[in-house]
Amino acid sequence: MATIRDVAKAAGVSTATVSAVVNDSAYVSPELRARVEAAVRQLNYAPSMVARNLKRGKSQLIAIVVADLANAFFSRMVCLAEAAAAAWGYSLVVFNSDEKPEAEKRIISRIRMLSCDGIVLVPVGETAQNMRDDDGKSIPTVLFGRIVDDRRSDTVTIDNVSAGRQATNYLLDLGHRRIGSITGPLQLTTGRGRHEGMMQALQARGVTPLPHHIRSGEFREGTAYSVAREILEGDDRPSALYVANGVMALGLMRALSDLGLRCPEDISIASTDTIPGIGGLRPRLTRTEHPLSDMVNEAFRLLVDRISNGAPPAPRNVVFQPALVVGESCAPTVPLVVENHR
Amino acid sequence: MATIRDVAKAAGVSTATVSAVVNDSAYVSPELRARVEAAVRQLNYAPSMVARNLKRGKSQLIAIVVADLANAFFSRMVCLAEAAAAAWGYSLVVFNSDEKPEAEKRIISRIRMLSCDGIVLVPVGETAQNMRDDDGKSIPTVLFGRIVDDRRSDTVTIDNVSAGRQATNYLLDLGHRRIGSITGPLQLTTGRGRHEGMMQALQARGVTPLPHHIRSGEFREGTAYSVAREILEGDDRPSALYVANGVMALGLMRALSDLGLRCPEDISIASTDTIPGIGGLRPRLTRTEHPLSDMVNEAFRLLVDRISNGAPPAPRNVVFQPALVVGESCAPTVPLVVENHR
DNA sequence: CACATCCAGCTAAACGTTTAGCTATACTTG
DNA sequence: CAAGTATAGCTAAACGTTTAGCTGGATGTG
Repeated sequence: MATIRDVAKAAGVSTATVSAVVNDSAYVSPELRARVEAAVRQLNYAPSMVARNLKRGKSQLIAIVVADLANAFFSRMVCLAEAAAAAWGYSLVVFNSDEKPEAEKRIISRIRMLSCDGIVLVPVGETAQNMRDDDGKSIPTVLFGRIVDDRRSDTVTIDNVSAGRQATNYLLDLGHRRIGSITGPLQLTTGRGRHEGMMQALQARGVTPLPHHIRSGEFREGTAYSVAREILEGDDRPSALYVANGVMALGLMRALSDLGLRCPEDISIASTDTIPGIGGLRPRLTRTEHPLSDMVNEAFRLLVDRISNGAPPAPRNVVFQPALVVGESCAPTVPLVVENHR
Repeated sequence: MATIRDVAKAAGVSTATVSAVVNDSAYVSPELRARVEAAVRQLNYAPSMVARNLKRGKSQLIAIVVADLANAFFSRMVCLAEAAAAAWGYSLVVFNSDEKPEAEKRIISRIRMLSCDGIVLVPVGETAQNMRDDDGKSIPTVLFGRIVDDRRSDTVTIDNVSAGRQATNYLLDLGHRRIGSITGPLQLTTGRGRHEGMMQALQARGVTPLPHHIRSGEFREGTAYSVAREILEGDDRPSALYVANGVMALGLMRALSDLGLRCPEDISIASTDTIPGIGGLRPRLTRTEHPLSDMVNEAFRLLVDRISNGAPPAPRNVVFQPALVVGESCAPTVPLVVENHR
């Protein structure tokens, strides 16, 4: 591939003149400019971003590290992130830590070597402090969806407590009192927050859940499937379940299907998030949803601001509110009626 | 961030000695090696892949360009690609051409500037020839899923004709004779191949489809929704539909739902591919499926071979066979019986 | 005409790494 | 002891771009 020296030679000018024309960064006379442009076309020249990066210290790369790329939530996040990165003039390098803190460490190290300009990170576990350079200057970073003990990066999250509370309140409003839960991992702020929201809603109505109706596990379809079978195959099945994410909801659905249980006839289901695009399939999940598009766009706005202007005086923590979307996966309970003997 | 010069100065050696230790590329005495390693740890040194790339001409980046990242098929492909890239020691840069040839051109140009080592490309339209450098040497590339008139790159595809034929034969075997289709874009080898397979299956049984039962459109949920309503709201509705991809199947399902039609009671549906993970939702689609994991791994095997060893004597074209997966979205027709008047 | 001012275009260093080729020292051999 | 051989470690150029600072020529002024 042609370099700037080849173009300079072909046009009979210096490399500085070619750079000035290609980048439009200094006055170049019309005659010289025309010669340079002709040479650029003739040689099909494109500047090397590698060399440019070495000189300028800007890679035009943003890294995104998601927790589980097989999870449709995160793949939709990547889709939105690609569009946002492109809109800001960046390319997106995608990493999947697969919920493993050790993998996250290796990925962060790789990102430093790649000299990415910024990172959007879904933190795994509690360890996101290895991004600091030796001189204390870290790669501009925005944490997404989950919060860890890192007081330097901006964060974009959802009010997980509200997400859990709204979904649970919906079930309570329908008359459910024996409500179980598949909580997601409680060491994550997302899992913990949604669980806390559910517990707050129950306590506010004076409802005490049965401990064996509440199970936790990773945000994975297979995990939810197993855990759901344990809950559902018990002697006293709950009348409703709150599920902490969309992929777990699918696992729960598969368990219902395999056990011959109908939703919502035999059990009501509410979740936080669902899988996009499956509105035509039955049953449509009742759920609290992330405004994911707004969240991703905000994350990129904060990140690009950090890349351009450096760290703000104090880290920013933007919290979005979930929205309840009513589908058809919940039915009212028929309350037990104690007959009056006359 | 510390550079190799900082480490050299701290260790009291040359940069060549530091490079030899870090890369383990030449003998260094134990005493010097220990000093270098101590300095590396003390300064938290990580080599710059930008500078390394400029010198060596290897970026350790592979670009993947998908046609529609919002399509779950392509997002699953990206997920598998990230794992394959990581396994081969590469990072993955993700681009979405969104079915737009002009966007594809810009992306390819960007990939050249980034000096990615290789590309996995889902070509859009018929234009994938702008990857050649001026000296005729192109970035190692594997085309995925679709074939364009590019006789230089390897390709990994599915037998689309077989995919269409198998799904249609399944419907014919159930007694369906009024079979419609939502074909996908016919200028793509994928859309065209699946349509041809369907037509072959019908012709082999002496069945002539009604032209207004066959509609084409982009591989998008919204497109399929609109087109499906046109077919289904007509006076003589088909008894079955073959849909050319999983996302269109979801659009069709949504149209059925909105029109109050039950599947398979009112109409049977077969598709090529579905959305992963939704097996618990009703109805489970009967479909011909891509062995996507095998395909992605093969694509990366071919690409890494090209990166390492240069172009093979002749481009390779690996064709995978689809598999029919029977769900519950198809029912037998009750054949019309002409009563004998005695 | 001599001197001052302006500026288009050029030269060459730098970004951080790798590595070809050099050199001083150690060791071997006759 | 002199000559030959081996090699650890070093020097410095190169990868492709950007840009600070220089310079020769054009223009203006007294």
